[in-house]
Amino acid sequence: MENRNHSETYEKLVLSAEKLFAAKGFYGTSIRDVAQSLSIAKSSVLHHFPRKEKLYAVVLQRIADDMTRELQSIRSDGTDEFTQMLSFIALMCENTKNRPDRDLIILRELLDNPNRADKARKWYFAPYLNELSRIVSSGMEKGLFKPVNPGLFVFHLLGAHHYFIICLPTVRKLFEAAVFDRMVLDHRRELEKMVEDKLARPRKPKPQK
Amino acid sequence: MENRNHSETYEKLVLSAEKLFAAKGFYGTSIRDVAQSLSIAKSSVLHHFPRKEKLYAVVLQRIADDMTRELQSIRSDGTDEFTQMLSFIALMCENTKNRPDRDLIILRELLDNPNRADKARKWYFAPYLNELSRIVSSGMEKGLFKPVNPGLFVFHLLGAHHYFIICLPTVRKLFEAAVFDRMVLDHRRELEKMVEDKLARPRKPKPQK
DNA sequence: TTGACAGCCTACCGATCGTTCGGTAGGCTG
DNA sequence: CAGCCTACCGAACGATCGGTAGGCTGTCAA
Repeated sequence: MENRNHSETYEKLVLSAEKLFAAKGFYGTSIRDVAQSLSIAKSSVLHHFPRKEKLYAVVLQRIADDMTRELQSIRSDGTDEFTQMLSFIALMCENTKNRPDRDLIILRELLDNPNRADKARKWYFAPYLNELSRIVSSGMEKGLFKPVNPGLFVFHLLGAHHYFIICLPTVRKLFEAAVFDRMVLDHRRELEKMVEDKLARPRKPKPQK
Repeated sequence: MENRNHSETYEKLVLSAEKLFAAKGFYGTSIRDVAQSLSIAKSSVLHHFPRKEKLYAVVLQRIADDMTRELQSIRSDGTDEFTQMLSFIALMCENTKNRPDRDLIILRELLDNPNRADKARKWYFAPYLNELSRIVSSGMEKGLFKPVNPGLFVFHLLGAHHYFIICLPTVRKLFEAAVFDRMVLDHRRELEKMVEDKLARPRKPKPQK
């Protein structure tokens, strides 16, 4: 369904466009830029993607699909929900390290999406948020988690991570190197603690009020 | 120093540009758009702001100044640091309600700033982050707060808020109205709890291990 | 052998971009 | 009245935008 074997150039275009859209956004990236990054003619880009919007859509769709797939594989790995949440944090941090552009694009899309009312836009990351919320809901239903608002918790967790990541390049200039390094190291532990504090029940489930 | 009495049009331009930059970003907003929003000629905009970059800079500077000033007034209001953190959350939520555009611009600037290396960019919000971190540091030094990484805590707090706010328009479409309303209501309480759980020491400082 | 098609190209289009320029209207100052 | 100022305007600049038209080349099935 998804994996019709596209040409090599097609694949390169998607990857290169991902970088460019991440760096300068939809409006700030021109088809010319994308073409130049692969040293091909502009109209060759338009051969593969009839409109700029279409290229952007494919980039988004691919990111959302990858992320959702990874999350589904965690959710069906047989472990308990608490472990799954920790796996998710590990996955998220790993993805940030390997594909930093993707975090930027997601944030940009969050900002731009509401304003593209002209052409009815779809929200590519809904399945991803759904999967993630479901882990929390499931953990609550089993009594493994404290009662929280699942959607809200997910947003706060994602927010804490994404925001920090996006601030990194700027923060680097504001703090001394040692302080900066320490912040990066502490970051993941802090996310894990957020899951622990907010979700995990005390070790011995005493039926206290 | 700051308040040279600018013309009425100048002030209107800054306000209107704030809205437009928030909605479509720096690249997505044209000088024509700004001019049209006030029904004046494009060249009139350029009379007040010789370059587009300059207009953008004034918008940013004004936001940063306002926010820093408000924060300073909290920091010098004589209350303890815990109360100050709660005042800050109240202020932040109030500002989001009154000037939602500003949250969007800050996020956009975080995304765009690292990529504007061409013209040496300054970071307008450094004083703001500094003020906020200082409240946390001060609380820690007095033994009022648990030991945390002040910068990191501040980022996680701001991240949880801003991210949620920016997701709101999109989230509205994903959840039922009742669930959505509940999330908005819970949001501020959740931020306050974040301060309480992460910073506040237990009421009776028993020297437990 | 032929023809369809994918892939890529050059050349070009109208629209819009940020910016410059010359000029006008009106308000102060001397 | 001259001289100078701010505020504003329309016209036009060169550059770049997204997108179109049409031609060349190679592959591969009929």
